[in-house]
Amino acid sequence: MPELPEVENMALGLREAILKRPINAVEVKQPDILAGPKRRQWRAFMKSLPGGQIISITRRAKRLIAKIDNDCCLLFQLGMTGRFSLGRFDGDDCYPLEEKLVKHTHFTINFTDGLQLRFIDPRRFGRLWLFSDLDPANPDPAMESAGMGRLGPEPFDIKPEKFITLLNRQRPIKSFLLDQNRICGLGNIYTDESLFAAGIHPETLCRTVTEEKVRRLLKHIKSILQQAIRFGGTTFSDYRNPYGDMGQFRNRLKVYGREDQPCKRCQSPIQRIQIGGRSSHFCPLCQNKPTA
DNA sequence: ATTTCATCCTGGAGGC
DNA sequence: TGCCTCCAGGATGAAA
Repeated sequence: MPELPEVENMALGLREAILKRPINAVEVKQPDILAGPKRRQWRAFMKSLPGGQIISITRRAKRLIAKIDNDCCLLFQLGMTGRFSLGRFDGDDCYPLEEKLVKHTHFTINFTDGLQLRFIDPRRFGRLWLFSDLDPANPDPAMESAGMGRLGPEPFDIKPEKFITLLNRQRPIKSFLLDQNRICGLGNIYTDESLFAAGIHPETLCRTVTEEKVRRLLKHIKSILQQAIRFGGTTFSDYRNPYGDMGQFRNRLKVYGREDQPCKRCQSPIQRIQIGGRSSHFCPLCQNKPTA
């Protein structure tokens, strides 16, 4: 469920808390989350870590990248339920973690002053990659295996003309928007919300959407993501920021998770259907069913 | 080349 | 209360 706005908020929170703080050690509690390079590279990495520090934290798509001053990067792929929690390994937790989450803490970074960053992921769809960051012109193959090269553009970087070109395909627009290799960052919540805002039925085939509506859709995608970032993201069940706070965008959702409830614009009941194996929430009146 | 689909995983919900 | 089944969805890799 972490989509672009949630990951952006995680990055924000982590930047405030852990940048430039000397690292004591990292602990891997659940090795299955480690992806990418071989075990011995991980071992070497962990050996080189004490005394190092994180020098930048950035977001790409729904992934978070922590750059460390030993020329390595950690790439967190959060999957469904991956998140971070700040605390202290010396007891006296500042942001106490629910007891049931303790066993889902798979990776921690302990800082010399006692602060601890925990990576938590009950459903374990999340992955942690390691790659070296020596030469930008010659990227680490581990980045490729993490699928970074295939990712589509960031929504905020897309120009309307580009978006029109991208949409020239025979495929339901819902599936297109979820496809991270076409446009990245959107998940089930924000695709449904964007399509509602633009008045487009999720089953509409991309290339049948009028140019005017494509432009409108792009504007709504950007503004909804922006608003969701401002409100701290959406918490449905699992998402929390690193301090344990819920996102506040949930009560501004118009369609996602509102099956059978009245449309906020026209009062007709919101419907839910499956498209490409994913549920899609929409208003049957505000989002006209495509003719075909 | 492009798109669809099963798969991974756990907790929570609903049925009986 | 307990047991069972089903469902949620991000990303992947195989199949169509």
